[in-house]
Amino acid sequence: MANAVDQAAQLTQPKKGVALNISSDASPPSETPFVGDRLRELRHLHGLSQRELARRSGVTNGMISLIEQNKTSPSVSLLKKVLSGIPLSLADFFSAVEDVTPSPVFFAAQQMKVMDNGAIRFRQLGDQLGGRSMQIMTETYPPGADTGETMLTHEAEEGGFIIRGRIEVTVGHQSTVLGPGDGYYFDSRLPHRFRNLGDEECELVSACSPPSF
Amino acid sequence: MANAVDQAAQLTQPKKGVALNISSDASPPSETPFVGDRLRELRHLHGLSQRELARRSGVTNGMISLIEQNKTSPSVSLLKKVLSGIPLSLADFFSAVEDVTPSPVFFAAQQMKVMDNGAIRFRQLGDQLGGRSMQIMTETYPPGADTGETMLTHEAEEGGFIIRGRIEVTVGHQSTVLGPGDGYYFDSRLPHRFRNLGDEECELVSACSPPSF
DNA sequence: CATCGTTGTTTAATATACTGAACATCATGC
DNA sequence: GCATGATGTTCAGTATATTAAACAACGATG
Repeated sequence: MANAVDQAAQLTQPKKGVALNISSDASPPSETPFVGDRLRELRHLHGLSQRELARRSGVTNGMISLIEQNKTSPSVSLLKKVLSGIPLSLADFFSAVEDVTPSPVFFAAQQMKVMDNGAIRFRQLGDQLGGRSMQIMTETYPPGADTGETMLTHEAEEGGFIIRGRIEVTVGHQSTVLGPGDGYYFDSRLPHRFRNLGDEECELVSACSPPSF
Repeated sequence: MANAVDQAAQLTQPKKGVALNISSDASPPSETPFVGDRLRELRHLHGLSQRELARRSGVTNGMISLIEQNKTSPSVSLLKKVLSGIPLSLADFFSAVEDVTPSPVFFAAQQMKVMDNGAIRFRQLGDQLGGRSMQIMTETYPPGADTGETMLTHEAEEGGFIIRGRIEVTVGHQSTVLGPGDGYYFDSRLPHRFRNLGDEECELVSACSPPSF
Protein backbone atom coordinates (compact mmCIF):
# COMPACT_ATOMS: atom_id res chain seq x y z
CA MET A 1 0.00 0.00 0.00
CA ALA A 2 1.12 3.50 -0.90
CA ASN A 3 4.75 3.02 -1.81
CA ALA A 4 4.87 5.84 -4.30
CA VAL A 5 5.00 8.05 -1.28
CA ASP A 6 7.82 6.03 0.17
CA GLN A 7 9.90 6.37 -2.92
CA ALA A 8 9.45 10.10 -2.92
CA ALA A 9 10.54 10.22 0.66
CA GLN A 10 13.83 8.56 -0.14
CA LEU A 11 14.94 11.45 -2.23
CA THR A 12 14.99 13.72 0.74
CA GLN A 13 17.43 11.71 2.80
CA PRO A 14 19.96 14.07 4.28
CA LYS A 15 23.16 12.37 3.36
CA LYS A 16 25.11 13.04 6.52
CA GLY A 17 28.48 14.11 7.82
CA VAL A 18 29.54 15.90 4.69
CA ALA A 19 26.59 18.20 4.53
CA LEU A 20 26.55 18.69 8.24
CA ASN A 21 25.53 22.23 8.89
CA ILE A 22 24.38 21.80 12.36
CA SER A 23 26.67 23.21 14.97
CA SER A 24 27.53 26.20 12.84
CA ASP A 25 25.50 29.13 14.03
CA ALA A 26 21.90 28.78 15.01
CA SER A 27 20.67 26.00 17.19
CA PRO A 28 18.22 23.35 16.39
CA PRO A 29 19.30 19.94 15.26
CA SER A 30 16.21 18.85 17.05
CA GLU A 31 13.72 16.27 16.01
CA THR A 32 10.57 15.14 17.80
CA PRO A 33 10.18 18.48 19.57
CA PHE A 34 7.08 17.34 21.37
CA VAL A 35 9.20 15.15 23.61
CA GLY A 36 10.82 18.03 25.41
CA ASP A 37 7.62 20.00 25.53
CA ARG A 38 5.70 17.14 27.03
CA LEU A 39 8.36 16.31 29.56
CA ARG A 40 8.50 19.88 30.80
CA GLU A 41 4.75 20.04 31.04
CA LEU A 42 4.54 16.80 32.97
CA ARG A 43 7.32 17.80 35.29
CA HIS A 44 5.57 21.07 36.12
CA LEU A 45 2.29 19.28 36.57
CA HIS A 46 3.88 17.21 39.29
CA GLY A 47 5.52 20.18 40.89
CA LEU A 48 9.06 18.91 40.40
CA SER A 49 12.20 20.87 39.64
CA GLN A 50 14.72 19.59 37.13
CA ARG A 51 17.09 18.71 39.92
CA GLU A 52 14.44 16.97 41.96
CA LEU A 53 13.40 14.87 38.99
CA ALA A 54 17.05 14.21 38.29
CA ARG A 55 17.60 12.96 41.81
CA ARG A 56 14.56 10.68 41.68
CA SER A 57 15.36 9.21 38.30
CA GLY A 58 19.13 8.98 38.50
CA VAL A 59 19.64 11.16 35.44
CA THR A 60 21.62 14.37 35.51
CA ASN A 61 19.73 17.64 35.72
CA GLY A 62 21.67 18.98 32.75
CA MET A 63 20.38 16.18 30.60
CA ILE A 64 16.82 16.96 31.60
CA SER A 65 17.39 20.57 30.71
CA LEU A 66 18.71 19.65 27.27
CA ILE A 67 15.82 17.32 26.60
CA GLU A 68 13.26 19.92 27.57
CA GLN A 69 14.88 22.43 25.24
CA ASN A 70 14.77 19.83 22.46
CA LYS A 71 18.49 20.15 22.06
CA THR A 72 18.89 16.42 22.14
CA SER A 73 16.82 13.35 21.49
CA PRO A 74 17.14 11.03 24.46
CA SER A 75 17.56 7.33 24.05
CA VAL A 76 14.53 5.28 24.90
CA SER A 77 16.51 3.83 27.74
CA LEU A 78 17.24 7.21 29.28
CA LEU A 79 13.76 8.54 28.72
CA LYS A 80 12.40 5.56 30.57
CA LYS A 81 14.69 6.34 33.48
CA VAL A 82 13.55 9.94 33.52
CA LEU A 83 9.90 8.97 33.46
CA SER A 84 10.42 6.53 36.31
CA GLY A 85 11.03 9.55 38.50
CA ILE A 86 7.64 11.06 37.81
CA PRO A 87 6.57 8.24 37.55
CA LEU A 88 4.99 7.59 34.20
CA SER A 89 5.15 4.78 31.69
CA LEU A 90 6.48 5.23 28.18
CA ALA A 91 3.09 4.24 26.87
CA ASP A 92 1.37 7.00 28.80
CA PHE A 93 4.05 9.45 27.85
CA PHE A 94 3.48 8.93 24.15
CA SER A 95 -0.18 8.11 24.17
CA ALA A 96 -1.42 11.21 25.89
CA VAL A 97 -0.14 13.55 23.21
CA GLU A 98 -3.62 14.90 22.72
CA ASP A 99 -4.53 14.45 26.33
CA VAL A 100 -2.27 17.29 27.33
CA THR A 101 -4.52 19.31 29.60
CA PRO A 102 -8.05 18.08 29.68
CA SER A 103 -9.72 16.47 32.63
CA PRO A 104 -7.20 15.83 35.33
CA VAL A 105 -7.95 18.58 37.74
CA PHE A 106 -7.82 18.61 41.45
CA PHE A 107 -10.25 20.30 43.71
CA ALA A 108 -11.41 19.82 47.18
CA ALA A 109 -13.59 21.34 49.87
CA GLN A 110 -17.20 21.98 49.37
CA GLN A 111 -17.88 22.70 45.72
CA MET A 112 -21.02 20.68 45.95
CA LYS A 113 -24.02 20.52 43.74
CA VAL A 114 -27.08 19.97 45.89
CA MET A 115 -30.08 18.38 44.26
CA ASP A 116 -33.42 17.54 45.66
CA ASN A 117 -35.85 14.87 44.73
CA GLY A 118 -38.64 16.25 46.84
CA ALA A 119 -37.65 13.86 49.58
CA ILE A 120 -34.15 12.60 48.90
CA ARG A 121 -31.27 15.04 49.02
CA PHE A 122 -28.13 14.60 46.91
CA ARG A 123 -24.82 16.34 47.40
CA GLN A 124 -22.64 15.74 44.37
CA LEU A 125 -18.88 16.03 44.60
CA GLY A 126 -18.05 18.81 42.15
CA ASP A 127 -20.61 21.01 40.50
CA GLN A 128 -19.66 19.96 36.99
CA LEU A 129 -18.50 16.55 35.94
CA GLY A 130 -17.58 17.03 32.33
CA GLY A 131 -14.97 14.52 31.29
CA ARG A 132 -14.83 12.82 34.64
CA SER A 133 -15.06 9.08 34.99
CA MET A 134 -16.98 8.95 38.24
CA GLN A 135 -19.87 10.66 39.96
CA ILE A 136 -19.57 10.62 43.71
CA MET A 137 -22.43 11.75 45.97
CA THR A 138 -23.82 11.67 49.46
CA GLU A 139 -27.49 10.74 49.50
CA THR A 140 -29.80 11.50 52.40
CA TYR A 141 -33.06 9.59 52.75
CA PRO A 142 -35.66 10.86 55.27
CA PRO A 143 -37.90 8.22 56.87
CA GLY A 144 -40.21 6.83 54.24
CA ALA A 145 -38.24 8.12 51.28
CA ASP A 146 -38.38 5.91 48.19
CA THR A 147 -36.69 6.18 44.81
CA GLY A 148 -39.17 3.91 43.14
CA GLU A 149 -37.87 1.43 40.59
CA THR A 150 -35.02 2.95 38.63
CA MET A 151 -33.65 1.72 35.34
CA LEU A 152 -30.71 2.98 33.36
CA THR A 153 -30.14 2.18 29.74
CA HIS A 154 -26.47 3.03 29.52
CA GLU A 155 -23.77 0.81 30.87
CA ALA A 156 -22.54 1.77 34.31
CA GLU A 157 -21.59 0.38 37.69
CA GLU A 158 -22.67 1.74 41.00
CA GLY A 159 -21.78 1.19 44.64
CA GLY A 160 -21.75 2.80 48.04
CA PHE A 161 -21.41 2.69 51.79
CA ILE A 162 -24.07 3.32 54.41
CA ILE A 163 -22.96 5.98 56.85
CA ARG A 164 -25.91 6.16 59.28
CA GLY A 165 -29.44 4.87 59.48
CA ARG A 166 -30.80 1.85 57.67
CA ILE A 167 -32.06 1.42 54.15
CA GLU A 168 -33.59 -1.29 52.02
CA VAL A 169 -31.75 -1.87 48.75
CA THR A 170 -33.43 -3.85 46.00
CA VAL A 171 -31.53 -4.94 42.91
CA GLY A 172 -33.17 -7.21 40.39
CA HIS A 173 -35.23 -9.49 42.58
CA GLN A 174 -32.89 -9.46 45.55
CA SER A 175 -33.60 -7.26 48.51
CA THR A 176 -31.55 -6.46 51.62
CA VAL A 177 -31.64 -4.03 54.48
CA LEU A 178 -28.28 -2.38 55.01
CA GLY A 179 -26.99 -0.49 58.04
CA PRO A 180 -23.95 1.61 58.94
CA GLY A 181 -20.74 0.06 57.56
CA ASP A 182 -22.59 -2.08 55.04
CA GLY A 183 -22.18 -1.54 51.31
CA TYR A 184 -23.56 -2.44 47.93
CA TYR A 185 -22.31 -2.74 44.37
CA PHE A 186 -24.22 -3.58 41.22
CA ASP A 187 -24.62 -3.13 37.50
CA SER A 188 -26.69 -0.01 37.02
CA ARG A 189 -28.65 -1.54 34.16
CA LEU A 190 -30.38 -3.84 36.60
CA PRO A 191 -33.56 -2.31 38.00
CA HIS A 192 -32.86 -0.97 41.49
CA ARG A 193 -34.66 0.77 44.30
CA PHE A 194 -33.78 2.45 47.60
CA ARG A 195 -36.33 2.73 50.44
CA ASN A 196 -35.96 4.03 53.97
CA LEU A 197 -38.32 1.83 55.97
CA GLY A 198 -37.19 3.00 59.42
CA ASP A 199 -37.99 6.07 61.42
CA GLU A 200 -34.62 7.77 61.30
CA GLU A 201 -32.79 9.49 58.48
CA CYS A 202 -30.37 7.44 56.38
CA GLU A 203 -27.21 8.74 54.80
CA LEU A 204 -24.92 6.98 52.36
CA VAL A 205 -22.00 7.74 50.07
CA SER A 206 -22.34 6.44 46.53
CA ALA A 207 -20.17 6.29 43.44
CA CYS A 208 -21.19 5.68 39.85
CA SER A 209 -18.93 5.05 36.88
CA PRO A 210 -19.42 6.50 34.38
CA PRO A 211 -21.62 9.36 35.63
CA SER A 212 -25.30 8.76 35.00
CA PHE A 213 -26.55 12.33 34.67
CA MET B 1 16.99 20.74 52.16
CA ALA B 2 18.73 17.54 53.15
CA ASN B 3 21.95 17.76 51.27
CA ALA B 4 23.71 15.35 53.52
CA VAL B 5 21.57 12.75 51.86
CA ASP B 6 22.54 14.01 48.45
CA GLN B 7 26.19 13.83 49.26
CA ALA B 8 25.82 10.32 50.49
CA ALA B 9 24.00 9.42 47.34
CA GLN B 10 26.82 10.69 45.19
CA LEU B 11 29.16 8.15 46.64
CA THR B 12 27.12 5.33 45.30
CA GLN B 13 27.08 6.59 41.75
CA PRO B 14 28.06 3.80 39.41
CA LYS B 15 31.00 5.41 37.77
CA LYS B 16 30.54 4.20 34.27
CA GLY B 17 30.89 1.22 32.03
CA VAL B 18 33.48 -0.32 34.26
CA ALA B 19 31.18 -0.82 37.21
CA LEU B 20 28.37 -2.12 35.10
CA ASN B 21 26.41 -4.50 37.20
CA ILE B 22 23.57 -5.19 34.89
CA SER B 23 23.62 -8.38 32.97
CA SER B 24 26.01 -11.22 33.42
CA ASP B 25 29.19 -11.13 31.42
CA ALA B 26 28.86 -11.63 27.72
CA SER B 27 25.78 -9.57 27.10
CA PRO B 28 26.10 -5.86 26.51
CA PRO B 29 24.56 -3.26 28.78
CA SER B 30 21.11 -3.34 27.31
CA GLU B 31 18.13 -1.72 28.90
CA THR B 32 14.48 -1.69 27.83
CA PRO B 33 14.80 -5.07 26.13
CA PHE B 34 11.20 -5.02 25.08
CA VAL B 35 12.00 -2.37 22.49
CA GLY B 36 14.03 -4.67 20.32
CA ASP B 37 11.64 -7.55 20.82
CA ARG B 38 8.66 -5.48 19.87
CA LEU B 39 10.35 -3.96 16.83
CA ARG B 40 11.32 -7.35 15.48
CA GLU B 41 7.85 -8.68 16.08
CA LEU B 42 6.26 -5.74 14.30
CA ARG B 43 8.67 -5.93 11.40
CA HIS B 44 7.92 -9.59 10.86
CA LEU B 45 4.25 -8.90 11.21
CA HIS B 46 4.50 -6.56 8.24
CA GLY B 47 6.65 -8.96 6.24
CA LEU B 48 9.63 -6.66 6.04
CA SER B 49 13.32 -7.51 6.08
CA GLN B 50 15.75 -5.39 8.03
CA ARG B 51 17.12 -3.93 4.83
CA GLU B 52 13.70 -3.23 3.43
CA LEU B 53 12.68 -1.42 6.59
CA ALA B 54 16.00 0.39 6.53
CA ARG B 55 15.36 1.58 3.00
CA ARG B 56 11.88 2.81 3.80
CA SER B 57 12.82 4.58 6.98
CA GLY B 58 16.18 6.01 6.02
CA VAL B 59 17.97 4.22 8.83
CA THR B 60 20.82 1.81 8.28
CA ASN B 61 20.08 -1.88 8.41
CA GLY B 62 22.90 -2.41 10.87
CA MET B 63 21.23 -0.08 13.30
CA ILE B 64 17.99 -1.99 13.05
CA SER B 65 19.85 -5.20 13.71
CA LEU B 66 21.48 -3.74 16.81
CA ILE B 67 18.19 -2.44 18.12
CA GLU B 68 16.47 -5.77 17.63
CA GLN B 69 19.24 -7.53 19.50
CA ASN B 70 18.87 -5.00 22.32
CA LYS B 71 22.49 -4.10 21.93
CA THR B 72 21.65 -0.45 21.87
CA SER B 73 18.87 1.82 23.01
CA PRO B 74 17.86 4.01 20.10
CA SER B 75 17.13 7.67 20.53
CA VAL B 76 13.51 8.62 20.38
CA SER B 77 14.29 10.52 17.24
CA LEU B 78 15.74 7.49 15.47
CA LEU B 79 13.06 5.14 16.69
CA LYS B 80 10.48 7.46 15.23
CA LYS B 81 12.26 7.33 11.88
CA VAL B 82 12.34 3.55 12.00
CA LEU B 83 8.66 3.31 12.83
CA SER B 84 7.79 5.68 10.02
CA GLY B 85 8.85 2.92 7.66
CA ILE B 86 6.34 0.43 8.99
CA PRO B 87 4.49 2.77 9.49
CA LEU B 88 3.54 3.07 13.15
CA SER B 89 3.32 5.88 15.67
CA LEU B 90 5.38 6.02 18.82
CA ALA B 91 2.19 5.92 20.82
CA ASP B 92 1.09 2.69 19.17
CA PHE B 93 4.55 1.23 19.55
CA PHE B 94 4.58 1.75 23.28
CA SER B 95 0.94 1.22 23.99
CA ALA B 96 0.82 -2.03 25.85
CA VAL B 97 -1.85 -4.58 25.32
CA GLU B 98 -4.29 -3.59 27.98
CA ASP B 99 -6.97 -6.17 28.27
CA VAL B 100 -10.29 -4.81 29.31
CA THR B 101 -12.44 -7.53 30.75
CA PRO B 102 -15.84 -6.24 31.75
CA SER B 103 -17.91 -8.54 33.89
CA PRO B 104 -20.24 -6.39 35.94
CA VAL B 105 -21.86 -8.42 38.65
CA PHE B 106 -24.11 -7.63 41.53
CA PHE B 107 -23.65 -8.20 45.21
CA ALA B 108 -24.43 -6.41 48.41
CA ALA B 109 -24.12 -6.51 52.18
CA GLN B 110 -20.89 -6.84 54.04
CA GLN B 111 -18.49 -8.88 51.94
CA MET B 112 -15.64 -6.68 52.95
CA LYS B 113 -11.95 -7.10 52.49
CA VAL B 114 -10.15 -5.50 55.39
CA MET B 115 -6.63 -4.35 54.82
CA ASP B 116 -4.19 -2.76 57.17
CA ASN B 117 -1.36 -0.43 56.47
CA GLY B 118 0.04 -0.64 59.99
CA ALA B 119 -1.80 2.54 60.82
CA ILE B 120 -4.46 3.13 58.22
CA ARG B 121 -7.34 0.67 57.94
CA PHE B 122 -9.15 -0.03 54.69
CA ARG B 123 -12.48 -1.75 54.22
CA GLN B 124 -12.95 -2.55 50.58
CA LEU B 125 -16.41 -3.09 49.16
CA GLY B 126 -16.28 -6.63 47.83
CA ASP B 127 -13.47 -9.05 48.47
CA GLN B 128 -12.60 -9.45 44.81
CA LEU B 129 -12.76 -6.78 42.21
CA GLY B 130 -11.92 -8.65 39.06
CA GLY B 131 -13.47 -6.94 36.09
CA ARG B 132 -15.06 -4.16 38.09
CA SER B 133 -14.74 -0.57 37.07
CA MET B 134 -14.57 0.93 40.53
CA GLN B 135 -12.93 0.26 43.84
CA ILE B 136 -14.91 1.65 46.78
CA MET B 137 -13.52 1.72 50.29
CA THR B 138 -13.82 3.24 53.72
CA GLU B 139 -10.49 4.44 55.04
CA THR B 140 -9.77 5.08 58.71
CA TYR B 141 -6.84 7.27 59.70
CA PRO B 142 -5.75 7.34 63.36
CA PRO B 143 -4.22 10.58 64.63
CA GLY B 144 -0.83 11.08 62.97
CA ALA B 145 -1.46 8.55 60.20
CA ASP B 146 0.26 9.41 56.94
CA THR B 147 0.20 7.71 53.59
CA GLY B 148 3.41 9.35 52.48
CA GLU B 149 3.60 10.51 48.93
CA THR B 150 1.72 8.11 46.70
CA MET B 151 2.00 7.85 42.98
CA LEU B 152 0.37 5.72 40.39
CA THR B 153 1.57 5.16 36.88
CA HIS B 154 -1.68 4.02 35.40
CA GLU B 155 -4.49 6.30 34.49
CA ALA B 156 -7.20 6.58 37.10
CA GLU B 157 -9.45 9.03 38.91
CA GLU B 158 -10.10 9.10 42.57
CA GLY B 159 -12.46 10.88 44.91
CA GLY B 160 -14.19 10.68 48.26
CA PHE B 161 -16.13 12.20 51.10
CA ILE B 162 -14.97 12.86 54.64
CA ILE B 163 -17.31 11.22 57.15
CA ARG B 164 -15.79 12.26 60.47
CA GLY B 165 -12.59 13.84 61.72
CA ARG B 166 -10.30 16.04 59.71
CA ILE B 167 -7.55 15.22 57.24
CA GLU B 168 -4.97 17.05 55.19
CA VAL B 169 -5.11 16.17 51.50
CA THR B 170 -2.19 17.09 49.26
CA VAL B 171 -2.42 16.71 45.49
CA GLY B 172 0.38 17.95 43.28
CA HIS B 173 1.51 21.03 45.13
CA GLN B 174 -1.91 21.99 46.47
CA SER B 175 -2.84 21.16 50.01
CA THR B 176 -6.09 21.45 51.95
CA VAL B 177 -7.53 20.32 55.24
CA LEU B 178 -10.94 18.70 54.83
CA GLY B 179 -13.60 18.00 57.42
CA PRO B 180 -16.92 16.15 57.61
CA GLY B 181 -19.03 16.74 54.50
CA ASP B 182 -16.08 17.94 52.44
CA GLY B 183 -14.83 15.98 49.47
CA TYR B 184 -11.99 15.64 47.00
CA TYR B 185 -11.48 14.46 43.45
CA PHE B 186 -8.28 14.21 41.43
CA ASP B 187 -6.31 12.40 38.76
CA SER B 188 -4.56 9.53 40.50
CA ARG B 189 -1.41 10.02 38.46
CA LEU B 190 -0.69 13.20 40.33
CA PRO B 191 1.33 12.61 43.47
CA HIS B 192 -0.99 12.65 46.46
CA ARG B 193 -0.82 12.28 50.19
CA PHE B 194 -3.23 11.94 53.10
CA ARG B 195 -2.25 12.97 56.62
CA ASN B 196 -4.27 13.13 59.81
CA LEU B 197 -2.84 16.13 61.62
CA GLY B 198 -5.48 16.29 64.35
CA ASP B 199 -5.94 14.29 67.51
CA GLU B 200 -9.08 12.41 66.59
CA GLU B 201 -9.60 9.54 64.16
CA CYS B 202 -10.65 10.41 60.62
CA GLU B 203 -12.89 8.29 58.43
CA LEU B 204 -13.68 8.75 54.78
CA VAL B 205 -15.33 6.92 51.91
CA SER B 206 -13.33 6.82 48.70
CA ALA B 207 -13.84 5.60 45.17
CA CYS B 208 -11.25 4.92 42.50
CA SER B 209 -11.88 4.18 38.84
CA PRO B 210 -10.43 1.97 37.59
CA PRO B 211 -9.30 0.01 40.67
CA SER B 212 -5.70 0.63 41.61
CA PHE B 213 -4.80 -2.68 43.23
C1' DC C 1 25.09 44.21 51.61
C1' DA C 2 26.77 39.15 51.60
C1' DT C 3 25.52 34.29 51.81
C1' DC C 4 22.97 30.80 51.24
C1' DG C 5 19.67 27.80 48.61
C1' DT C 6 17.01 27.47 45.04
C1' DT C 7 16.05 27.59 40.07
C1' DG C 8 17.39 26.53 34.75
C1' DT C 9 21.32 26.68 31.51
C1' DT C 10 25.70 25.72 29.50
C1' DT C 11 30.29 23.56 28.65
C1' DA C 12 34.48 20.01 28.34
C1' DA C 13 35.05 15.21 28.57
C1' DT C 14 33.50 10.76 27.80
C1' DA C 15 30.39 7.04 26.73
C1' DT C 16 27.45 5.50 23.35
C1' DA C 17 24.37 5.74 19.37
C1' DC C 18 24.71 5.65 14.49
C1' DT C 19 26.73 5.11 9.87
C1' DG C 20 28.97 2.84 6.00
C1' DA C 21 30.99 -1.07 4.73
C1' DA C 22 32.46 -5.39 5.55
C1' DC C 23 31.51 -10.31 7.09
C1' DA C 24 28.94 -14.62 7.46
C1' DT C 25 25.06 -17.76 5.91
C1' DC C 26 21.76 -19.65 3.29
C1' DA C 27 19.51 -19.94 -0.77
C1' DT C 28 18.92 -20.05 -5.87
C1' DG C 29 20.76 -20.71 -10.70
C1' DC C 30 24.21 -21.82 -14.22
C1' DG D 1 32.22 -26.00 -8.80
C1' DC D 2 31.56 -20.41 -8.77
C1' DA D 3 28.46 -17.10 -9.08
C1' DT D 4 24.42 -13.65 -7.72
C1' DG D 5 21.25 -12.01 -4.31
C1' DA D 6 18.77 -12.38 -0.42
C1' DT D 7 19.07 -12.63 4.65
C1' DG D 8 20.97 -10.95 9.60
C1' DT D 9 25.39 -9.73 12.07
C1' DT D 10 29.62 -7.31 13.20
C1' DC D 11 33.33 -3.68 13.02
C1' DA D 12 35.93 0.92 12.78
C1' DG D 13 35.00 5.65 12.55
C1' DT D 14 32.32 9.52 13.51
C1' DA D 15 28.48 12.04 15.25
C1' DT D 16 25.80 12.58 19.17
C1' DA D 17 23.90 11.62 23.69
C1' DT D 18 25.15 11.86 28.54
C1' DT D 19 27.76 13.14 32.53
C1' DA D 20 29.90 16.09 36.03
C1' DA D 21 30.74 20.46 37.09
C1' DA D 22 30.55 24.99 36.27
C1' DC D 23 27.76 29.34 35.24
C1' DA D 24 24.00 32.78 35.65
C1' DA D 25 19.89 34.52 37.73
C1' DC D 26 16.23 34.85 41.22
C1' DG D 27 14.52 34.90 46.40
C1' DA D 28 15.04 34.45 50.95
C1' DT D 29 17.69 34.86 54.82
C1' DG D 30 20.43 37.53 58.52
